[in-house]
Amino acid sequence: MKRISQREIANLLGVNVSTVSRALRGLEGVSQQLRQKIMSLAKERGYRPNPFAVSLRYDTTRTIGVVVPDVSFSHYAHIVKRIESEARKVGYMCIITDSGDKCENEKHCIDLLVNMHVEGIIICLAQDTVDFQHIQHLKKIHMPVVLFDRDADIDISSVVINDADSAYQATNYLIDGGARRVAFLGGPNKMKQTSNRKHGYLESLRQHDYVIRKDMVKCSPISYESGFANTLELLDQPEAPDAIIASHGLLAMAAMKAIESRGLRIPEDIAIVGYMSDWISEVVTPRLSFVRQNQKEIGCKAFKLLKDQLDGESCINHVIVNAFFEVRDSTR
Amino acid sequence: MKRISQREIANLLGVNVSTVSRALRGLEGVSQQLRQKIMSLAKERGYRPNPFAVSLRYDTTRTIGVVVPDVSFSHYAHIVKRIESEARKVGYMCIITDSGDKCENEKHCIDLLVNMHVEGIIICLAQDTVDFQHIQHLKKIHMPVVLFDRDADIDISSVVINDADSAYQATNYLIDGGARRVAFLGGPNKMKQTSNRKHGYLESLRQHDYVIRKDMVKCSPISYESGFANTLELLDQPEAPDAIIASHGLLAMAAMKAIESRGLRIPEDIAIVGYMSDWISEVVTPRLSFVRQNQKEIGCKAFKLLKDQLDGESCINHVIVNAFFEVRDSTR
DNA sequence: TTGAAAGCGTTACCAT
DNA sequence: ATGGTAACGCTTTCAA
Repeated sequence: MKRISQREIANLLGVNVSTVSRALRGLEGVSQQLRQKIMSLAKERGYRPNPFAVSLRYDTTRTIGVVVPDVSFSHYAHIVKRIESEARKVGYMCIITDSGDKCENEKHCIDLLVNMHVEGIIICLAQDTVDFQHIQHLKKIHMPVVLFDRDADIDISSVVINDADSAYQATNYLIDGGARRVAFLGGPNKMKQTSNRKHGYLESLRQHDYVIRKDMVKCSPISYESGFANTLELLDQPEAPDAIIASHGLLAMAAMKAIESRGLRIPEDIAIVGYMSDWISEVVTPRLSFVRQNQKEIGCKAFKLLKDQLDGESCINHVIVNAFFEVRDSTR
Repeated sequence: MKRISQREIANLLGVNVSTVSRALRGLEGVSQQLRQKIMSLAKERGYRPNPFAVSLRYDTTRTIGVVVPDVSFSHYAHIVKRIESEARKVGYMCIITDSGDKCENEKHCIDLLVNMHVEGIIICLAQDTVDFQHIQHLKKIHMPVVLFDRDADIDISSVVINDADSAYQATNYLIDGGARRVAFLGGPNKMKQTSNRKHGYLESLRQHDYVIRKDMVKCSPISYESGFANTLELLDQPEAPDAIIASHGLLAMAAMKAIESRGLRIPEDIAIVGYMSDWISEVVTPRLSFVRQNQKEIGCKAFKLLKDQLDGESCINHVIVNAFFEVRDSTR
């Protein structure tokens, strides 16, 4: 009851494999009678083409790879899910890998994928990826690549949100709501995503003639712990902020918990805005005012850009998916 | 600058492929000199064995498949992440597929994986999977299979938590805390997971000599909407429950929101316990008393059971991972 | 309409 | 120590 091959079918029927091959794929040049016999035997024995033989023959695997910092993080999980479903629609399989948000690991993941002969790779860079040689190497070997969520100043197609603008909107809202001291919680300074969001924040401060205070900006590697510690530092200084904008979901959650731990109320004592998945924003209390990112669209677009490259288009595309600031209960 | 094969190396060096093959794998029978030359050329040109050729040769793919109801659901995302990392440790790749919690789709996913010649499959059944022919077919073709989270009464290795017992513990706690009418929110009755958890719940009621009321038990397909609607029904009846046990994360969230929408307080007016990921339990307000499931252990064990089968062990194993009820702020 | 053979990249076996 | 060759499953080209 094991898998049957074309050769076996051919032998069983006393014909040649090439005839079987043609029949199975519905090509011309097989008599109706023979075709019937072949098809029914194939069906009966559950024939499936061996994808490895096919891959070997065509040097095409119909497989793409995805690298994310953390598959279990809601934001990425949703994007990955969409990439997978888009890919499947057009017959591509996905290999999902998790870099643990470490550049070192990211390199391994990419290596693995290249080894597997994936036809293209979609990547969200690790937060400590500051050198892009491994990415550019992919270009050298003509591997189609798309970056998403976190990109870099290199010549590679990418899908990101309007980082600066969304932070600008959020900060405007906080200031217009009466905030006097708005703090910014971000990832590593070298991360383009962080610096873009920070620029939006600073731009808003400038336009409102606010003094820009260094002690209101805390950027460090993204983790719950760092977010918590940084928020406490903010809260414990003489002139504490009355609003915080957290540029990552983990940081937003950590900030809320830190605020709670100091016995402060949101939004009465301090307002907060996060870049957060809508699902979580809704379930926390108070519901978090947040920058809504359309993960489905991000995933969709990322795959589309990759597909374009798979189909032979060679131009670099940078897609901006618009994210909008949405007001909930954590701001006034 | 494209990939180089053994044959090309052989030609470049004027030797035979079989020699190259031996050298590359560190086998005997190649002179030091030649080996050096081969190795350095291979390194220089970035030689990688073609996994498809290898698979074809050995009929072994070093790949396993995973089927989950929803990869973007935190609980599954964490389990999948662990399965993937365990698999990678021993050189296996993972193909993750998403059934959308639909049996129909689950069949497609399995089909796809079989097609890909994965060496084994780890599955969390869809909630509407009541017929297990497609699973048993896998057994027939000698495909190693492990079920997790939701299993079935079929002869297949599985990893689940102590469903009945954990529900029993949770219900006990609610009753001991003074609850008079404890309601149960579950998935489809035909789902073994639901019926097991319900049994634990009923057992506790019985032991406390509580009347078992049918209007306190709402079982229907799992979704946020159904959970919300069912909770409202519970709340709106003359004798509303003063405690709810929700046997799925989605149902727990929906119940909290429904309770909030009726202006009731948790836990003062009504207590609630959920089967929930610890991360979410902590961020909601009030923090949710929940049954803590060790996703890492579930993922680990699931892969281990599969690995045993891959390594030729043929016995069926049913592993129970202990989950414990933990008290937070949603119960008194 | 059907068959034969080469080739994809690798490995195993046998011959030199 | 090295070479030659068949085989894995499939497709393609050419010949019958």
